[in-house]
Amino acid sequence: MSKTLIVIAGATGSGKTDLSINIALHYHAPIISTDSRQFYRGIPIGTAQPDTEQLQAVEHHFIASHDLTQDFNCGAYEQEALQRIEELFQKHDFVVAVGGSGLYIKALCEGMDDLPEVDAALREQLMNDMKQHGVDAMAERLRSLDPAYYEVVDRKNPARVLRALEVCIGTGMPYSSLRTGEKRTRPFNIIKIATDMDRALLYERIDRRVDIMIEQGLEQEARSVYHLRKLNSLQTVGYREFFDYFDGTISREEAIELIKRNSRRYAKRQLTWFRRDTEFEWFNPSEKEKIIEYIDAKVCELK
RNA sequence: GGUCCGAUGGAUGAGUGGCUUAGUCACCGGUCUGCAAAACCGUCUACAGCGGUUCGAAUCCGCUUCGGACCU
Repeated sequence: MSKTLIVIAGATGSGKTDLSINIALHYHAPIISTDSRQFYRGIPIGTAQPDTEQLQAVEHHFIASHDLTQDFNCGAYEQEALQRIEELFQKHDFVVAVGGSGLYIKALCEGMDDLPEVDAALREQLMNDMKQHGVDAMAERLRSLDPAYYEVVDRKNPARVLRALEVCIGTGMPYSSLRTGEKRTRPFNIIKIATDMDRALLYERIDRRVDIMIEQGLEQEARSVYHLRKLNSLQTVGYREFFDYFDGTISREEAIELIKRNSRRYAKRQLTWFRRDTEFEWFNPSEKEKIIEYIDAKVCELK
């Protein structure tokens, strides 16, 4: 029998976790997280990691598996996750992948181009340059190194310009010449499910969930990692806002309001991302039976 | 009953006759191959209502409605 990866995506707070447990139990599948924050240790509340009961109900992978100080990215994730999935498929016919990080899901399902690691010092240097000279100047620099990419990049976006520059300089080749954008084929079938619900309801759920996180002790959790605030892993909704509060920049109430707002914004961006991927089939998270029917039908079709 | 002040887009808030889509925030839409819960982009043309003045009014005048303050 062929192996199947059931991908469950959706906006934050849209019911992915509960659904994934149900689906995993139904298919006797382990779960692998595709969430770019849940695999860090020490921040279970703010990242809404599955709770103890859920973790006991189903075998989970990539939950609290990495240290906050670890430099992790979608490329490394692709390698590690792929390997783990292969191992899991030796004992299981199904694996459920849940999470809301679009790029990580893409990396897992379609793969990333093989680009060499960029020297950390170079990256830092470029970031300093960016700070000093601004995006426009850096974009100009990119124009001379990779005119083709210059034409298509979002030149206002420091992150994009920087990445292209670091690859150009790091490899001595134009970034665009190294990007193939090829979709890898995986040795297993992939079925993509996305959860959605009425927008107003989703926002209500998000707001409520933030309140619950506060009750569970998000503030204390944020306090415990405050000294690590510069880490990329903590450039995360729920922590940055509290860090600002600890700094005295904003009030506690403001911090909480901002966490809600930023979570809503994040949810919207996630929806935008998943909408673009037409392989997703959308469901209300409560439609468990319908989802299983869909998966079963899809499995037959793919066999 | 009288006097005065105010009424601008979802919120806030400029703008006192003739390119102001002011700005900000929210909402909404979007971008996306290595920091992605990140980073970035776009849209949202309103001036309480009616009438008048004027070549032209959010901006001036009158009335109406609503809100606030004060007076008797």
